[in-house]
Amino acid sequence: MTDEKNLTIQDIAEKAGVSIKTVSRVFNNAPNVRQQKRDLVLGVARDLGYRPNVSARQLASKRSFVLIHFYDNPNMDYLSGIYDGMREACSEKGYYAVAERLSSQNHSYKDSLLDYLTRTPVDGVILSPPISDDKAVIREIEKRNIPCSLISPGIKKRSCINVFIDEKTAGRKMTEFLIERGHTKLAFISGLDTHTASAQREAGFWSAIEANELQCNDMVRIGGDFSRQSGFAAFETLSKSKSKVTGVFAGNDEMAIGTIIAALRAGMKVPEDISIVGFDDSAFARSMWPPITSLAQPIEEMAKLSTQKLIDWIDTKERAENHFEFPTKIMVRDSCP
Amino acid sequence: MTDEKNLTIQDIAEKAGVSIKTVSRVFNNAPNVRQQKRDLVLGVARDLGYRPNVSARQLASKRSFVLIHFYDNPNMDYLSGIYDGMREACSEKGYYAVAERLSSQNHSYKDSLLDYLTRTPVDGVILSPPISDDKAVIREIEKRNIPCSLISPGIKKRSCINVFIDEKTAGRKMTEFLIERGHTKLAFISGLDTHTASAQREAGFWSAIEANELQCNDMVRIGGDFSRQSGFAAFETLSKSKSKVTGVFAGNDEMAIGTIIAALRAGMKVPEDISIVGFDDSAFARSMWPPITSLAQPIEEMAKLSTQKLIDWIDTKERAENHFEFPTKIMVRDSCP
DNA sequence: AAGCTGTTTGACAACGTTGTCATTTTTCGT
DNA sequence: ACGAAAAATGACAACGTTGTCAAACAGCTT
Repeated sequence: MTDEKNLTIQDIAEKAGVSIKTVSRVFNNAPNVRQQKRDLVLGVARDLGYRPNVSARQLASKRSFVLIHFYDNPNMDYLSGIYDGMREACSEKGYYAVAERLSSQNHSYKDSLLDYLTRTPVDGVILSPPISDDKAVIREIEKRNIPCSLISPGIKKRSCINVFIDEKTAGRKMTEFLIERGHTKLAFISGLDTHTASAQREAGFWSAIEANELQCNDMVRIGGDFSRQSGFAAFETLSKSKSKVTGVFAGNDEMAIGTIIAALRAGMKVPEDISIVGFDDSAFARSMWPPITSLAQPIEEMAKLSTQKLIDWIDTKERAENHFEFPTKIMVRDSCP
Repeated sequence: MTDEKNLTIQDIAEKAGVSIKTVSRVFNNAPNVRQQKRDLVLGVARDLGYRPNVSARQLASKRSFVLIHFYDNPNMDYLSGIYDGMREACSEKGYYAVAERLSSQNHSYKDSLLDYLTRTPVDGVILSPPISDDKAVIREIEKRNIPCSLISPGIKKRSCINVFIDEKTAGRKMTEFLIERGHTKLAFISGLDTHTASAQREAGFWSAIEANELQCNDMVRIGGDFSRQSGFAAFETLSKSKSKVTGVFAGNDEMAIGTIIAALRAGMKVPEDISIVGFDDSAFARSMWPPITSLAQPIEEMAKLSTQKLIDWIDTKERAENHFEFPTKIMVRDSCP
């Protein structure tokens, strides 16, 4: 609306009849300002459409107002979900969201992270898997006293903010979804054993089997590694086994895709002959043919809350609650309708 | 290596025995500094590991050092290619790369762009398709005197930097690739007619047919709209036609994917019974089964050059050469090996 | 009412750079 | 070799905030 030339604190101070320092205090939520003045200043600022000058703030306060998300995950869908959530939270509070890729392929990636931190002033860090599991990295960040948020960490850290889903419950929910649809002979394709979340999903699988009093002997457990290839291989294993599996729970979408392709090549119809569900709700899964029923986590909201809590921590210099669990949702599609 | 506490221009100036203003000039590539002093200052700065303070620069110069990429393209692959190229060029010159999505669905997206530009100081703008074709948007950016780079614009603008590939030559190259592999009865699946690039690709197709003295009557031209569905439909049309097409050139990867799925469902083998090539080299195409032969453009390099030229323009305040054409490459995969 | 708190407020100097403009040095034409 | 013009350099004041610290004020207790 009213976008005049650039206003300064000075302008607000004059109009409100207070000192510039008081205005500054109001905008920083600093203590020791009478509520009455606070409201007055806020009112004037709103009327005039004042926006603080970030560079000046940075220069004077030696804060950067930059939060950085370190990732090493080729899944663009997941990343952009995180970025969007981060950005939303940041723009509310006048912070900047930056994303930086660290390739864990590169064995010195820890060094490049530390390099980055010393080179560029950063007020807070967000880590996503698999980096959120790297203790050495987390320790270095702690050492520098930089507030840190972990997204879906394998092990929750007291010293960080943790946002996550309950992987075991999610695995169980997915399994029960298959059972409800009449499948009694199931297969579980696991991910890498080193991946905590995968093990938890599997635990959920078995707990559903037990709770529904199905025969463990009717189940097939196939070891995969999250790759499409391993989903492919899993189907081979499956077709050689004597047990007549009708429902497959793949530990992630890539393996589900591999399994479906293998099934189609073998002349089977999905879902008529065999139903397959995945995990992650990836873009590939959505546009696969047939589209894959998959488990979705509210990654954008998770990133947003994680960022908000991180900013609170930075601004107030104290961390309150730091464990936040989010609900999951099954996206029902044609691969298991 | 030597990461002492934060250095200032002052430190460099003292060590080099010059005034701070001279150091400032060196770092801004300003004229009127003797080469000898320039080298001296640069040397000292390198030895000490000096890095200019961005906030102070912004505050004093009233520049933001921010370049913004406005996009509206759901193709994450393409976007991250642009972002990576942009970032590389930016970090070399101390600029910041920001990406902002404008949904052209939203009919007031032009307003939100302008809102953004007035709200946030921006030194330069990069537009990618389809926004790089929006004349009204470009005009508004010009009006504000903000330097602007267009990636693959339908029509090159004198007032902007343009980076692009030769769509017609690319279309021709792809067609000749099919012809070289012995296909004489071809189909071309076009994109939307409103999309300039698509028409150019088709022109390339026909020019290859002509140059190789093939019968136009043996060719099938099917109208598509870039969607997977329309690739699907294209195959239906194809199987009804009497002409025995063995090579299909889809105007983009999505339509190629649709065509392949339809062919597989009809019991045909790809590439044995029918060969299919796409355009874009998307991640989907790469991981389709079979992987799709597709035309790749060096999008990362294009974005990088586009950004470098934009920065030159901003820094020197004059735009030199402004048309940059890039070569393309056929990524040969199983759908037409 | 004076004295003692603790809270609220403001004056003024940072913060690290660039813009302006005056001054010094170099270059060039004669 | 001289002056005039051009090029190179530097002193100092911005830029819009926040940090520091001292002053003013309010709420107590005596």
